[in-house]
Amino acid sequence: MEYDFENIEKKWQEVWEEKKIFKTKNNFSDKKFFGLIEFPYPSGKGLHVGHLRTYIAMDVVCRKRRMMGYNVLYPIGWDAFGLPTENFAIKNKVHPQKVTEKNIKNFRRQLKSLGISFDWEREIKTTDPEYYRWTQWIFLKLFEKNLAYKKKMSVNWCTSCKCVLANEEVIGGICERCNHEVIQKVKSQWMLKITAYAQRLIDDLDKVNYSSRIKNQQKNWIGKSEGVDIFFETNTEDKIKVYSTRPDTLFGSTYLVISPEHELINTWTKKLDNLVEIEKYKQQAKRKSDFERTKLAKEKTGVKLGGVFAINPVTKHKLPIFISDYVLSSYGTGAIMAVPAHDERDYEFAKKFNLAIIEVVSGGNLSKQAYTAFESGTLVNSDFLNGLSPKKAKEKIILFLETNRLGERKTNFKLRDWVFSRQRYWGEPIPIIYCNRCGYVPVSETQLPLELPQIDSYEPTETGESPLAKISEWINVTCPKCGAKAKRETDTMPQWAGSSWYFIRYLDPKNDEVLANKEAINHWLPIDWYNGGMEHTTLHLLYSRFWYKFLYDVGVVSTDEPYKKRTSHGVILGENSEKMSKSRGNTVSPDIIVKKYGADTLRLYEMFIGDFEKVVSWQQGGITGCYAFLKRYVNLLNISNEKKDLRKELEAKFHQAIKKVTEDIEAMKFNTAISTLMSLLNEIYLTKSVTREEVRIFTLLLSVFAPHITEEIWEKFSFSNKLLAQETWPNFDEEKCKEDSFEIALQVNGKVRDHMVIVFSQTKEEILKEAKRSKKILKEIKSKEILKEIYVKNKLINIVLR
RNA sequence: GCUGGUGUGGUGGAAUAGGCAGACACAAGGGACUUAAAAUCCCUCGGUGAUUUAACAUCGUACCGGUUCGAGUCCGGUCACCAGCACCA
Repeated sequence: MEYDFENIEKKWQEVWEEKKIFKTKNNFSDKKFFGLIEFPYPSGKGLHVGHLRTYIAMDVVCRKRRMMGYNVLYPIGWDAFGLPTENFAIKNKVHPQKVTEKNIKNFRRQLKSLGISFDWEREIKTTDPEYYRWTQWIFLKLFEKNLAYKKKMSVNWCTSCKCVLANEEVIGGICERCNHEVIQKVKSQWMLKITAYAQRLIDDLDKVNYSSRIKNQQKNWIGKSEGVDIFFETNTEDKIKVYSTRPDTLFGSTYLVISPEHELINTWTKKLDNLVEIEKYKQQAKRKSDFERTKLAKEKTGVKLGGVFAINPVTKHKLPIFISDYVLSSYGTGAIMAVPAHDERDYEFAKKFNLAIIEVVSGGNLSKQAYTAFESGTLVNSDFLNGLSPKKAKEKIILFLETNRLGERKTNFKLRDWVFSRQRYWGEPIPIIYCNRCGYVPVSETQLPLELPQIDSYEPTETGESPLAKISEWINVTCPKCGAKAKRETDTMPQWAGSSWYFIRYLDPKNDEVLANKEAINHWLPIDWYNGGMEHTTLHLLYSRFWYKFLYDVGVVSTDEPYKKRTSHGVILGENSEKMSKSRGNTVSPDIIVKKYGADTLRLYEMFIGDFEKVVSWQQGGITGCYAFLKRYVNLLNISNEKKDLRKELEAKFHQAIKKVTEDIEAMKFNTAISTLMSLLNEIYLTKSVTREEVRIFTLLLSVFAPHITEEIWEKFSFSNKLLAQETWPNFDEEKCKEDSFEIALQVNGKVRDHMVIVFSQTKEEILKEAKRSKKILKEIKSKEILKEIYVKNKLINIVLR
């Protein structure tokens, strides 16, 4: 038989579709498996081979689970709101809706050409009003529980997108999406109080099976730290509250620093004798973008506040107060006690401004650098703390501060609340109405979905207002509460909104009464296995865990973590080992590979290319090996004999292969699962023939990787009238994995000198006796004294000589 | 700087739990078949040095040291690279 992949693949894709073979059963009693991949953003560029890794891997897992008797849910949808589509639409003067439809069509075609076993009847898209109705509904619930609030604040503003960004979307002062500079701008924004969930988002990581890489990144991002707020008296009636994780060094605090935005500066305008200088510094700090602050402004700057000072609560020394932009207004209290001897930044600042450096933890060399160790050193110059370790001193001073009402324990997080509004057209409208009398009033649930108005011009505005602000007939409404004239919120939600709960909609995508039927929710959630990219660890993964926990709190879902298990695939780089992107010109389209070698070869290669969790470079040459393997598999037709059973000489090999493939797929070691199948095929070819049972088992194992050609062979051999997805995954017998005889290594002093074939039943004594007859071993031991004889079962013996 | 991870042939990568390093492929070289090419099949393929009626010795998993009968794997140190965070007090 020729390997006519083009017709074979077309034929079976049609059969699967017609027989609805991958449709998830609406049956809540079977054992279930919910496999999830991150639903794609349908860009105009189409999919490249790097995108496919996750879909194929989860497809392999899901196909196997189906054969193991699970009712499998493997859904797909489109995360379709977003800036690239909107920008493309503006540039080409088409409606984003049309662009989206076109892109989805292309994505759908590409995914279907690969034979991924999605249940296409549950397809969803976030831009569908019947979908975003529920995104808006969740927002209203958040608003109702005071977890959505509007706040005038300094936000990240992308100069190119003309839009606000969340902290998570700013990478090193640069817009994550367009790589343009991000500046700070004061705007009134909708915020979600994700910080209220910070502790739970850390704690509950213990309940889930994520790789340590993911857990660590999430923990780092949330950034919990435990310390104490300390009150410093001043020569005014105001106290300064500082936050410190090292109160043990309080005796070494020689000055205070507050952030340029600190409100005490406004309170003190009359007392400050160098206000002009201070104001000038404040203006400078304000103009600096995040980019400048992080990349250029490592040199410490600041201004001493003239006319005011603080008192160190334990030494009673007068401490000067500075403003400096190395203290952030958004973290802690926006003020610090500087301990130059034991903090690098304070040290640098103190050196520059010639401030006192007092050692309070011995062990360092202060003429060179600050001594920041917490695990070692001893307290000195610290009165009642002298002689203690920093750890013990910390406990003691906190107790002292608390008893004397000079401070209180405090936990802080680096995580900030989620900036939730965007000044763009192509997103979910925020269902809030502003009334001069009643304030922010929610749109009634019965009015949802609040649809995006159809307009012709949706360019972002220079003023930073949403394009929706221009449509007076849309924004001018009456207040739902009092009936007075009122205005709609014109900002839209960020792209992360729709993807924060999408997996719940898959359970019941057509329901028009609730976001999903409760029975379905209870049956299918949590998700059994979610695979996606590392780049979403601090964005999508954190946001969706937050929303899920919220939905748990309001009784929509019955568990408090959405993903039982989360894994990440390594990125596939282009052949030049750079990230695949159109601008670099190194993308590889699946369409070309499918046309030349077929989907099965592409699928196989994607899984064979390397360690699933590691970054790999695409290598066009590597495909031919997988293609050749499939052709050799097809060729089994030509060497098959009519004998039925597994042949004795291959029995152990087959059982070992079943075991290995079964276990490797669960561990995501797809590459070694495939190499096992390659080896097994090589073994079969050595015998120059194959039995029906051997073809049957081999086909079942291979079918999850290469579903089309295996279906064809299955039919050619007429093993059954069922399709492979309806068949049973083969079992292995641990006993039958063992071979009757095998080779072990003979070592002398740990070096391999010879090999020997033994029979399974032989004892250590028998083996040793025989080993010592080996010429090469005899040569080594000669007349030397044997100290020890080690036998590692079925592996080796080692004779240790003096 | 901090946190996490990685380092194995010309290349991608294997190597349960400390037990024969280099599975499985790619590339390369040689051969068979062919008018030729493609396809297919067979052989070689870490370095060095022997041997060629014999298939042996020796080194080798970033580097230095340690534990062990035995280390790619464990421990200590060094270097390099990747990812995330980055003035978070």
